[in-house]
Amino acid sequence: MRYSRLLSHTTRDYPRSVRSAGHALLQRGGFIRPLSQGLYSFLPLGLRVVSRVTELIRREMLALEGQEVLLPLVNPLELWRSTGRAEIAARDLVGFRDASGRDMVLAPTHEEAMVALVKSVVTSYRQLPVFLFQFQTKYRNETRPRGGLLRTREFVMNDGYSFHRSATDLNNFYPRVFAAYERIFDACRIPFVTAEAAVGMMLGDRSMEFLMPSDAGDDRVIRCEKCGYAANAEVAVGTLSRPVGDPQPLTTVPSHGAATMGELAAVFECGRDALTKTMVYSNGDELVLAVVRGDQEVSSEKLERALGTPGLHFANREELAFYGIDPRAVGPIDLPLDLLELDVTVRVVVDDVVANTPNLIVSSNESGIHFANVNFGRDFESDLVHDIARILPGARCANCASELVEQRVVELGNIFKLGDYYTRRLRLTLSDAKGRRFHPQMGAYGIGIGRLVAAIAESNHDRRGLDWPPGLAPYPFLLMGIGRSPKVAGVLEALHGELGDAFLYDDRRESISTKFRDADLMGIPMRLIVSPRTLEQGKVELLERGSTKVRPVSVAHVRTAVSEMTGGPK
RNA sequence: CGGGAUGUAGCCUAGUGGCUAAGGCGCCUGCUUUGGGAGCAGGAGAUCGGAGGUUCGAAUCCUCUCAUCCCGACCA
Repeated sequence: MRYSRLLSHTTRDYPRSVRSAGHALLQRGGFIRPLSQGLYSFLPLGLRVVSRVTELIRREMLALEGQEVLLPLVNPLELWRSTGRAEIAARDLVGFRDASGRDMVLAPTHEEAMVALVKSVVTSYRQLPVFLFQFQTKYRNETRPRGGLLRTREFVMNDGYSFHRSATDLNNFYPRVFAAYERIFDACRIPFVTAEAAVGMMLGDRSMEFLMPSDAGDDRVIRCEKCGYAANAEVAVGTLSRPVGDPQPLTTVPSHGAATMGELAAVFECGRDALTKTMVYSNGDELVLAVVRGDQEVSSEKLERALGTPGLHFANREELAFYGIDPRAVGPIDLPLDLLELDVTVRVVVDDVVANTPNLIVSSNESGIHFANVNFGRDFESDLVHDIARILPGARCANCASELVEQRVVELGNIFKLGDYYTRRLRLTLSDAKGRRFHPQMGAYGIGIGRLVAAIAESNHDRRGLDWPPGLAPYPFLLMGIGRSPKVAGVLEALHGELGDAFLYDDRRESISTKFRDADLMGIPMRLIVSPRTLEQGKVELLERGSTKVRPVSVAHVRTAVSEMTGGPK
């Protein structure tokens, strides 16, 4: 490829709006361009990297005996209704009405469509297990895309789905995907940790995440550096130190207009850990009052798991107004009668830290009045006591009591054991060897390709530019010449003609320095330099990125040298 | 969805009420030049995000609006 013909050009200045180094280099190097918020175009260089990453992943998927398929981006909304995810994933779903008046959605993920496919093809348990994968666009209605390719609205995902005769079979397959993912991220030279994950809208039983530590990330992981425990901050567990003491008599105290934890701590001259907060959640037909200690936050993930009701969200202003709840004055003691009379289920869930801490301060349901010396069991009760709070950084590991640390991370991949959630709801039913009907056990596995490219860039660059891991650079070689002698030009043209696609041929009349700089920026790992100086001895030079040591190679042997380094001409 | 910031040529920036909107990079033409972002000469490119207003006069002040980025909430 001639550089002069390549749709790309490098820029010296950083784009104004870009923060992270990897993103800036992808843009400066001519790999990607923004189209709109959360939407990026890949230029030829960027697409070549995407192709190489895709090929790397495809090899691993095929090694797991995966079969590649391609499902539609557009799904009937009805399909999503039948698994209950039309509501649960409502915020991610964008749709339209098609020409025949049916409601369609852009798929944010493909479990439903994949089960529908399998249902129409797999008719015997003897066809199981089956592992299908694709590289397909997802669209998620992200409220805040960020960090360039790190979090976009539209992105290509490598998503895999496996179907099994039994949970045992799924349990045997799952670690093999885990190992394949480890190999993929290792090949991308990305430092990563694995952690227990939140399931979010995926539902199902269990999942693991592959996470790259990075300040650019918008997930948080809690880790124990001693025993290796790691979990998404939404689901992490640990132990908090709690005050002890004998229960004191319940009293009411005026709060002088204070309502936030900070204001209350000031008024009552206490720490936030002596307070409680009550958060109101809703899923449309049920209200949940979640009570946690004042210095903690409710984990909606833990709350949903504890109650077994996915799709909970913070009650919004309209809902609060409808139920007559003042979010600045709400608590689990003596719920207002008119709330109890409404035709809605109200459940109170108390975090186990609150349940086991004596003499807390709790808001009443009346503005301006708080209760002091509140003790769970004596002064109020709840429908459920459970761990529903996000863990605090100072907490200790439940396994080894070491201090837990929190780290910002980028989620690169996620693997789920989905059980029969989808196969049951979509009625994928087979008969087993004994004639018993069963719903196959399902696993789902996903890697965001664009995000992976962003993560590679983030983890593999230096002062001068991108430094792609072996095999992932858009071109393995940059061919360049020094001077404009016809002899040099002749050799350049011959090499380019012969080894075409392995080379990006910098045919510009720029100074050699400029060509070096651009090669560094784009991250081309090897330069092949044709100069009058060495051409006299019938040689050209190989120069590795980041090195100053040139390696002379005779022109006749260039083809061999290139083949050695690329595993054959590409 | 809450909070903050920024919009001036393809990119980075200067200009904060007064002459024809300035510079660097990039781009085009010509000459020269090629071992880590060369030089000279010439040139093109901007309804100053948009609309409305204040003013003798607006890139600059006011109102509205659109867009992008950042923090948070939410979430793959």
